[in-house]
Amino acid sequence: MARERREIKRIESAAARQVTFSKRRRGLFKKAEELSVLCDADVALIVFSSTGKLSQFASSSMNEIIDKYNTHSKNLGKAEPPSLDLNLEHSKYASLNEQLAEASLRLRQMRGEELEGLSVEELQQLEKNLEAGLHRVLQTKDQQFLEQIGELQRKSSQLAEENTQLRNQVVSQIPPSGKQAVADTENVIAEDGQSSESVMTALHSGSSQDNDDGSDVSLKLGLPCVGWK
Amino acid sequence: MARERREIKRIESAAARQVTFSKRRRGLFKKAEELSVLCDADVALIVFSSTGKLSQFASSSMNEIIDKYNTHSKNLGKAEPPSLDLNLEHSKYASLNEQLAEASLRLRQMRGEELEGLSVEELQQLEKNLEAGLHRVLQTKDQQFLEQIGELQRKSSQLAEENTQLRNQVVSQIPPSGKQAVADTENVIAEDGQSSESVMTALHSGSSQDNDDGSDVSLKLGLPCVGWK
DNA sequence: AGCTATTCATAACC
DNA sequence: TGGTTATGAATAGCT
Repeated sequence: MARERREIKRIESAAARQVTFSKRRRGLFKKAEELSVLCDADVALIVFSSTGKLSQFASSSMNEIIDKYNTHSKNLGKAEPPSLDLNLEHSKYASLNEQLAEASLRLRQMRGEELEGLSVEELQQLEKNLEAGLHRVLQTKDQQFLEQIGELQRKSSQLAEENTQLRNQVVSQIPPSGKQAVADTENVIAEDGQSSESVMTALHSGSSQDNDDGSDVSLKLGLPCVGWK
Repeated sequence: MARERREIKRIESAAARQVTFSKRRRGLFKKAEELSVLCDADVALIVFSSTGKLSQFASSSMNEIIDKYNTHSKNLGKAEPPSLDLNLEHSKYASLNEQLAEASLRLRQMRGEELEGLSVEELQQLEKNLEAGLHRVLQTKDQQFLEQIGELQRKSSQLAEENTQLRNQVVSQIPPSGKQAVADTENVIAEDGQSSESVMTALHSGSSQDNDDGSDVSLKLGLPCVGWK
């Protein structure tokens, strides 16, 4: 809403996140109060920052509103002070169970199970969701591959340069004299081969984002680098 | 914030108050969600309209946030009866909450969200699951279409037979005499066309009980076909 | 409910 | 954290 539109997605920079949090929190609380005043509504707003700090607003009493919320959302029947807590607990439990059952069912349906009761429209919606999810997953995977390739290329260039320097060093230290020189050259070549392998090793364990269980992937990616030197 | 500034004071007109409530409530909830997403904050918003209707938003679980709020409040000095219960509850329902959070995460990930922390292997597994799920969904959808087609064919045959009988009946009742016969034939053809439409109606409602009304319903049946990618 | 003219909130910058 | 400004959003008053 300012110089440039900002995508609604977690702000990675902690500093920027903190600044935005302060500003937007103020705006949010202002809006909450305005709504309560203008429309005579009962509003409760609880905010925990990412660092765990609490801010709150309540048009009346926070506890009162929370009680009212509990009563509304859980108890459509009786509200007895003595058994209220029990009812609430039971209802909470039931609600959680319901939510869990719902989530599980949706998960199973996304895995293609329990589709019997679904209409064609619901199946089409499911299909759409699956395609969208698959698309995003593929994009993310591709991105990770590209990152790994980039990392590999950096390492490779670095080692190639290092290798050139080593080669020059070796050549300059040994006076060129017949068979001796030939042997040295072979030796250099052997070192070169080892360096190529260390490229793969460095890629594998090097990046902080690399997981150890990605070994086979790194190996797959590493294969082309044999031909890169 | 529009045509003219509005003083922040209770709106007297009930109608205007209701309209403003709807609009501003939507805005407030949007802002609340944006804050929670952008700044990784835990936000709970409870709104009771002046007519007592409840609306709520919680970035995670409302109960969880209220529990957290109660804990914070208690630490600031207040001693509340519910807090003990809530603590007990928390330990009681921790497992359920965890399962729900896990299921929700997996659902979001299947929808292609929150993929940041996943390894390439996990992404590949997700991809595999999505493809398998999509495959089963498509199979189920196809099966339903085939069933509908089968149903349609049965109805069609039945009506064709019925039509033949009617045609024979008409021909036998009217003595074959020049122009009269021609008119009768046209009449029979018209009836045939109507029967075809009722076939589609029966298909759409899916049941074995076919109603003769619903000529417009048979039009609707055609629409989904447009969207059948 | 949908449409502007306005005011408001705020992202980027200091 | 607080202030400034250009700009995107929210929304008040109508229809």
